[in-house]
Amino acid sequence: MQKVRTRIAPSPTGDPHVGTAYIALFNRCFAQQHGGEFILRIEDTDQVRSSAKSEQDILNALNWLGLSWSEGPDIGGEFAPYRQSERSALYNAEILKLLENQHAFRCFCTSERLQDLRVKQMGEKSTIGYDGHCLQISAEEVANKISRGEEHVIRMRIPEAGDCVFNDLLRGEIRIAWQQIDMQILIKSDGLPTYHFANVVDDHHMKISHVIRGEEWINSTPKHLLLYQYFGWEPPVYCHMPLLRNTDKSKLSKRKNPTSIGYYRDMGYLPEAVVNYLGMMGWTMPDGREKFTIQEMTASFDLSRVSLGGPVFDVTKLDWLNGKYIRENLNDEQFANLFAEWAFKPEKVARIIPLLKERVERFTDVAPLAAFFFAGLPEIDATRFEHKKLSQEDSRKILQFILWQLEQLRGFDRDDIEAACLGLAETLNTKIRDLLFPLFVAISGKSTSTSVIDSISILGLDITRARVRYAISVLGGISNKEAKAFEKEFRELGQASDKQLTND
RNA sequence: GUCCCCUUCGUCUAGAGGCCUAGGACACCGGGUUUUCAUCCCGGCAACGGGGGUUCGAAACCCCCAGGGGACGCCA
Repeated sequence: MQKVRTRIAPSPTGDPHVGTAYIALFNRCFAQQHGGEFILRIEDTDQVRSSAKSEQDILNALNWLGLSWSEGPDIGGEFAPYRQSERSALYNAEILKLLENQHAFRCFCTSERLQDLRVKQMGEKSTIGYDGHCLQISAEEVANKISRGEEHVIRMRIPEAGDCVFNDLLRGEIRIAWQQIDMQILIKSDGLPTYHFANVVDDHHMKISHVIRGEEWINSTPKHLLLYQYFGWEPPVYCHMPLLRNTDKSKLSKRKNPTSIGYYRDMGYLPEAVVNYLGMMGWTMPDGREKFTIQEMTASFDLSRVSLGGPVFDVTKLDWLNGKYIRENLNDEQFANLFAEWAFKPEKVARIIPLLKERVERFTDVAPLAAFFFAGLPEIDATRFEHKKLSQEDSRKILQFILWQLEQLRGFDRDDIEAACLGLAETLNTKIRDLLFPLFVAISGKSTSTSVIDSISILGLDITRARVRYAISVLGGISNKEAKAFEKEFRELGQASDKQLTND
């Protein structure tokens, strides 16, 4: 039998997501249980959104959780490079085969035309997808357009009739009509491959035997399978895991839950507990044990024990588990070491000291003043936000606007944050002093504290987001109606483009 | 709108036709231990979405419905 090889293929376009860790965990357990390999590949074909920092954060986060891999961009391996941006030559060579066989074609349609088409199809009741417009263009015409340097993409052809039937390891037979499948773009006009193309090409060349991924990919599996068929390659076994959910059952999102692995690290969870908790999402040990290590999970792993209902990521149970780990797994010395390592990172302390020094008269003043740097959520209620000029709604709005503003920052230095706050104060025509007041309370729990801008920079976005959101909820929360109004206003202030706010 | 996936306590889940009066865990409530609190221990509350089949027997198998979720990007 073919050697088992699985992979996690994150896209470095944001914070390291617990969903990534979740899928990585199952891939790793499955591979190791079969004596195979678990590898990491970076899917950075989105030139605009990918960043080196995000890639590094993701690697750090997975390593922190102990989800190590045996091949990857950081350690190399037989099938290097493991970063898609470095594999263009391969994609270029492979797409040529498809073009030659007429399995793919060049498309010169403008995004405006495609947008109109989509709107029209929405209006009718038909399936949304490309209408095959450029399929009509003759070979000479295509050659002409190319010689003229016209911008274009490459799409794959899709059978006009019939069904794609495939087997999912957990769900059994899945049948999707080809008419439902769009003529997927394989190569973008910037010459880089889309996910669908790069993913299939790499999985084949990296000899991936089992693709264990989120349920969100079920509908695009036919495209992937068709590519394997076009190339004459043997496809992998597919297995679609349930999606982690918010409390309201929607797909786990940053808006409704802390999704960044960094958040859990900064909040003082133990990596073993977080991984254990993820292992309990949709899976159970055969003997029903709830506390188990990743090694124990691997040893008893059985993919068929995955249950398919989307598990709600409920921090309450994680809290209980983490407490159990702290009590049962750490002796006093280990606790002391881990705590010190977590709390007193030299670079963090070095930044906090100057802020404290100018405000204390005795060392006994330090702890009360600095406590919020080491705490989770502050103990606050609505009365804490009472202000002569700001109503509760004003405060909610300011906090939400600041949060949106912070989430768009590329850097997180005090100057970046200060600029963002000053800019917002100006566009809102509010004094910076008033604007910052609710932020002081949200972050430090008090209206007087060390510089809130420096503090935010030190605490980081994950913790800041959690506290600002908590403050908003303490202030009564934002209703759907209010949220819409806020978004509209924020956009009109020219603070965000259309997509930025809704993106996760 | 079109298609796909899913459905057991509030939450994570056990359950592979009789062991199910549906089990465990978190949360919650009550009690005990503890100088308080927490921990720890004991107890309690609480679920098979609905309707049809199949079967001697259905939480489990089939069908329909409903509900939830996902996908429909030159994002992944």
